[in-house]
Amino acid sequence: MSIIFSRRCEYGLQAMLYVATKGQTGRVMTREIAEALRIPHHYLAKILEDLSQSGLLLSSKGVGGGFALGRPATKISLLDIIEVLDGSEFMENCALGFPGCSEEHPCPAHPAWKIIKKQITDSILRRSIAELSPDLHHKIRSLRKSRGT
Amino acid sequence: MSIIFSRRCEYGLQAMLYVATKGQTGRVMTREIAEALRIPHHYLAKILEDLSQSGLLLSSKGVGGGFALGRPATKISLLDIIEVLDGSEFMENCALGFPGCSEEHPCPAHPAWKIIKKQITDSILRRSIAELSPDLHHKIRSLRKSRGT
DNA sequence: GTTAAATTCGACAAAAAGGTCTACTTTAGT
DNA sequence: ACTAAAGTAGACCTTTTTGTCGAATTTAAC
Repeated sequence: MSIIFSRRCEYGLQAMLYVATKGQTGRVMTREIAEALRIPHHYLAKILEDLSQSGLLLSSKGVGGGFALGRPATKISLLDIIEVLDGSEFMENCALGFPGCSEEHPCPAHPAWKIIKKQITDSILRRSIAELSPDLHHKIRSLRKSRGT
Repeated sequence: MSIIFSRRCEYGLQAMLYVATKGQTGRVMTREIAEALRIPHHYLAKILEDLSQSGLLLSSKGVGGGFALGRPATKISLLDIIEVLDGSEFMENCALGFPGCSEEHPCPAHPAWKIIKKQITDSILRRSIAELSPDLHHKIRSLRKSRGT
């Protein structure tokens, strides 16, 4: 099971970080991303399509085509990606799953969760892929070693 | 979609908090919990069964039966419940979904997520249902008002 | 001991999420 | 123009999760 984000969204975050490692204008093919990150190729293709439609990626078809960042990596936060793929659920949903959890009708965990949510946002989600992508290289190498090419 | 915990686990957490509002020895029927919390009756029954088998709840069949806490409410944390219903996934899984994320092969969000995870554990998950259940009354009332009985 | 009320148990159905496949379109290069 | 390589698009399949149903079992109370 995935925590916090859907698998789709996790794949999208990983892929965007991967594209960011290629610099501002570098084009990357779906196949390369899928192989490097061990994500099902065709499934990833759809996720990239959504990211492309939202403007976070630019796509080009045909020979030599692929995906590039839609704007500077410093201007793309994880939250931007999450909003495209998972909407606002992380921000809105109750940690304990109570329906209609809000300031007026809080669940027992509401005050604490509100603080945590802000901390997650500040310490992870608001960070840009420019800032985070350099740390991806280690991970990519370890994935490559873990099985086959 | 649910965040952090599976729906099953969310229902289990809610139900345990509800039982705790009845005091140490109070018996509660599945039906009552299901109606108060708007959880599908039969689905909840299975969750309670699992909690019962784990010892967090005591069950008694027949007329006047129902569920009661398996030990003092002060000795049951949310984490105890989560372990029964979701296992150790919250503690082990990577926030960005990278496989094999660890201290040796960290993902870009690993250090920050490690801190957050500790904060979530300390500020929410280690708290007992004794501590949290009093705040459930508001929520129960608001649920009752929101639709029908 | 019969009955009614409760949990237990297993099979099944429905919905959501994840993933695959194939054909289409666009495009660079020749 | 032709070809090969890329993304685009939609139908479809599989798995997991959630939810339903009904019968079996236990038990308190009369």
